[in-house]
Amino acid sequence: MTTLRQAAKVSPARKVSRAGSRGRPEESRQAILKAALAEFAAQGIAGARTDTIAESAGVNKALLYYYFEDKEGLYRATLEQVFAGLFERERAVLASPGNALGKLVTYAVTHFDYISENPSFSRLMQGEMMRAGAGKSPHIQYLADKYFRKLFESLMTIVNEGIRRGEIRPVDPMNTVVSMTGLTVFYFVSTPVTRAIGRQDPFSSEALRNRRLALIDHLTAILRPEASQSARGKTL
Amino acid sequence: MTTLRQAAKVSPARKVSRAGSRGRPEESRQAILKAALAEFAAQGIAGARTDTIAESAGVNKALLYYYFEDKEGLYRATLEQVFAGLFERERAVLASPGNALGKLVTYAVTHFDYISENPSFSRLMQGEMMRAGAGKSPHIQYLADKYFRKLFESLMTIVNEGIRRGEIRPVDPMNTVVSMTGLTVFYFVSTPVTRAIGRQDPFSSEALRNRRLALIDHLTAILRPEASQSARGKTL
DNA sequence: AAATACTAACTAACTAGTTAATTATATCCA
DNA sequence: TGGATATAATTAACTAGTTAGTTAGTATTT
Repeated sequence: MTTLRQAAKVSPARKVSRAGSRGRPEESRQAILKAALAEFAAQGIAGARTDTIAESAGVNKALLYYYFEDKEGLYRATLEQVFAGLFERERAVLASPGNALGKLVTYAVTHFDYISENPSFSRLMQGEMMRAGAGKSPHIQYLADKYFRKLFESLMTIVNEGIRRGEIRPVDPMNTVVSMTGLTVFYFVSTPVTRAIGRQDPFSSEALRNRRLALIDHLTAILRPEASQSARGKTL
Repeated sequence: MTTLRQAAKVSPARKVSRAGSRGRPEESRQAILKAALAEFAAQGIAGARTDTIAESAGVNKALLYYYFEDKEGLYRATLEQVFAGLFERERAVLASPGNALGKLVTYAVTHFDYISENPSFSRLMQGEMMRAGAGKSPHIQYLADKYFRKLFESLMTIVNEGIRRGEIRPVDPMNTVVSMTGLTVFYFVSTPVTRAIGRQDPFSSEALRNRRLALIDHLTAILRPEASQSARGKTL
C-alpha cells in the first residue's frame, strides 16, 4: 500500500523492463488503478465488477489480487489516489497569503476546477457518502483523520479571522463551510438531472464557465460584508 | 403508514395467520414498501438485497415478486412514493402568493424540512444520481418529465420575475436554482463526513436548527438586492 | 536457480427470480 | 344457514446465473 515510490529511479540508458514475465509491472499497476477508478466511479463499489476492471485494464483478474489485496484494497487505493490529488492543491491555496474572502473564493474555485477536470472524483465521493451513511465504509474515518478535519479546521479559522477583521460578514462559520462546499460540489452531483431535463450539457465549456462565475458570485454574496458598513452585530 | 382502505374490517379475536395465506394484504404491501425504502436508501439499488427487504418486512421473498414485478419495479415504486410526497408539498408553496424572495426561501425551507423528516429521501436521490450518471437509470427520464422540469421552470420563472420587479438581485437564474438546491441538500449529503470529523451529530435538533437558519441566511444573501434598505425576511 | 510478473481455469458463495403447494376469505348455491 | 368452491395471499424450497476470490502453474528476467 501507499506505493508511490520508484518514480524515476531508472538509470538513463538502462532497459526499463524490470524483472518479470511481460515487461512493465508499474504499467500494469497503473492500468489497473485507472480502470478501477473508472469502474468504481461509474458503478460504486457495490456495483463495480472486478472482471470488468481486469478486462478494461487488459490484464488477468488475478493480477488485481496480486497487487491489491482484494476488491476493498483496490478501492482504497483508488480513493487515496484521487483524494491526494485534490488535497495537494488545496493545501497550497490555504497556505498562500491573502485576505479571507479572496482565499475562500480561491479555495472553492480550485475545488471546482479539480472536479471539472476529474469528474470521477465527484462520483467516487458520492459513493463514499452513500456507503458511509450506511455505516459500511471502512475508509471514511481514515479520510476524515487524514484530510477532512484539517481542511475543515483551516477553513473555519479563515472564516473566523475574516469575521474578526471585518473582511467577511458575521456568518456561522461551520455552516458557511458547508454552504461553500455545497455550492462547489452540488452542480456536479446534479448533472444527471440537468441532462434529463434536457436544458443543456452540464459539462460543455460554456455551462462550466457560467457555473464557475455563479459560484464566485454566490459565494461572494454570502461572505461579503453588508454595504461595507462596520461590523454590526448579527449573531446567528 | 396506516393504510387507507379497509381500516377496521378486522374481526375481534383473529387468529395469527402465520403460514400460508392472507393476513391483511395491504398491510403486507406497505410493509414491503417501507422495508424497501430503508434498504434502497441505505445500500443503493445495486447493494440492496431482496432477501433483506423480505426479511425486515416479515414476509416471504416471493411476495415481493407477487406485488411488484421485480427488484426494479419495487425500486420504482419506492422512488414514486417518496418523490410524490415532496412534490405535493412543493407545488403548494409555488402556487401560493407572495414576493419572489420569500417564495424561494419558503421553497428551500420546505425542501429542507422534508429531508429532515425523511432522511431516506436524500439517499435515494443520491443513489439515483449515481445510477443515472452511469447511464443506468431507467427512471431518471420519467422523474424529470413528471417532476423536475416543471419545478425547475417554475423556479426559473419566479427568479426572472423577481429580478424584473427588483425583488431580487440580477442573478443567473439557472445557476441560482442550482445553488439554492445545493444549499438545501448538500448538508444531508455530507453528514457522513460531519460525523467522521466528530464535531457534532448532524441530525441533532440543534444542528438542524442552525443549518436551517444558515440556509435562510445564505440564500437570502444570494438573492437580496444589493444596498437594499428594505431589510425584510426572517420568516421563521 | 530464484524471484517476479502474469495467466487460465476453477470454486464457493451469493442472489434475483421461479415454482408448486398451501391457507384464509369471500361468494355462490342448496 | 351452511357447505362447497373459486380466488387471493402467502410460503418453503429450489434454480440458474453471477461474482469475488483462489490455485497451480507458466513465462521472463536477473
